[in-house]
Amino acid sequence: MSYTMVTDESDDAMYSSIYNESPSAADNIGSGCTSRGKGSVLKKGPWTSTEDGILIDYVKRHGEGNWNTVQKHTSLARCGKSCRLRWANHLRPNLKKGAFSKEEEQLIVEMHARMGNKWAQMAEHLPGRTDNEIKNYWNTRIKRRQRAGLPLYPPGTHVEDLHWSQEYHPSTSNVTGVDRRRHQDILQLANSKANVLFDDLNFANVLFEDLNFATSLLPVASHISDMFSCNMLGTGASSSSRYESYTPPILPSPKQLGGSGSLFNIRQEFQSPQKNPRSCSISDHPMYGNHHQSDVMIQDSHHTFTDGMVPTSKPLFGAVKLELPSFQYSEASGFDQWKTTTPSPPQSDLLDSVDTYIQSPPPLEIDEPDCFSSCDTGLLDMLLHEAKIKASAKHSFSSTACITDGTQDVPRGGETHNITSGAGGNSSGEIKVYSLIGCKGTVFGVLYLRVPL
DNA sequence: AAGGGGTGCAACCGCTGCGGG
DNA sequence: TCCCGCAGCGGTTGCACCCCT
Repeated sequence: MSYTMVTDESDDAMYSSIYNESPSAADNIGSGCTSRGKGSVLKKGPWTSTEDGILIDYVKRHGEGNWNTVQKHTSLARCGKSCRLRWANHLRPNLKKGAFSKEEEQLIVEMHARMGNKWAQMAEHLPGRTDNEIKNYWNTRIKRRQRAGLPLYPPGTHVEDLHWSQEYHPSTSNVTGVDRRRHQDILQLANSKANVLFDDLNFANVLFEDLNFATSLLPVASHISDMFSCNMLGTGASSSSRYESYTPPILPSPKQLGGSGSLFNIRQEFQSPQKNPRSCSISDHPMYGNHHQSDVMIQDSHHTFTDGMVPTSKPLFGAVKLELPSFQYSEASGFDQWKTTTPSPPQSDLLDSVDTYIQSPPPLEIDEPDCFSSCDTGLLDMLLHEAKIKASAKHSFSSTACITDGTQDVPRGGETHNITSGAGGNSSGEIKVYSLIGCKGTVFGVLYLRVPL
């Protein structure tokens, strides 16, 4: 579907009328464009062809840049921001319009697997395309694939390194630039740890050792927890807008996993109709199991949830909006390097492989209205589910599952406790306790991992 | 045929980084 | 060093059009 938002010439009169007389015109002043040129209010909304012509003429005479002077030198009642956006997205020459080609789509998928939401950087690699276009395309893709219960990345997507974005995007609140830089440093540190982490097939043990490490470096731990709770098996979304927020999958590369393992294979297994994904445990999976038959317990801080969609409790470490981790090169140069060193996908066509992969069974019905929404179809859900089942059966902390109302004073932050199982009396072990921190940096549970002695 | 929800594009908003004064 | 303005970026929203019931 393609249509233009440019109104015809007759609209100009209408708009000028509106903006000069309508009481609601004042509401149309963007807070992001607060300046008022020539004593008139700045216009918002769709551009008219007349305005386009004025802007094009201005750029021809003055060149790009100095967008805030446009309204001074022309009759255009638009703020500089709006002018820049209009020019960059619609008016500048050599813009490619129309649907993305298959090659472009493939490139976007692969770039996103490595860059994350770096739309501007992606646009540099797609001549004629704008960051806005790419962003819209990706959001649409996310929505479509989440609806279909598909992984965001096809199996052939190159995921060669466990990089996630160095960019640490704080929320709009109280994280300073200094904090951000520190978080980036921490991220890099944790990143290196994570690489080590996945090199070891003693997955659970190493994972949680590193989680322990990372927890001490909060909020980095939230990245790792997110990675574990949201990404491993699901699309990892928390909805804050019309589109589900996207969480790039974090997994060791096939190479790091020692072969053919991939996110998608794992996901497929867990979603096989023969096995309820919500009732399997880590140890059920050949990759995660066998090495350590660790029981998992979840302490569910249910008070941190409201309607089951998004944890809304007060974030533990300040209002920190976490950049979603991804297998990303942190810099464009990294992508360049990847692009030059990475062979073409071996499969016939990456996008074809996407389609052929669209065979996952439909999402199972979830009969647990509490705690988690269906959008958080990650491992954490499974763990919680399992823990609840066990908890209802044993009602004891000494059992392998423990659910509380979250008001207890529970250990967190990777503390280790030696606990002897009391129920059966046959399974003593070391209990490792980890905070589970959600996509928004909210602590929503405590995970207990019993490592047999 | 109608209308309500879904979809996709365009534009806005808020924030950050950077450079100049 | 601090402040301010500008450019740019990514997230979010508005809205016209599409499609299904």
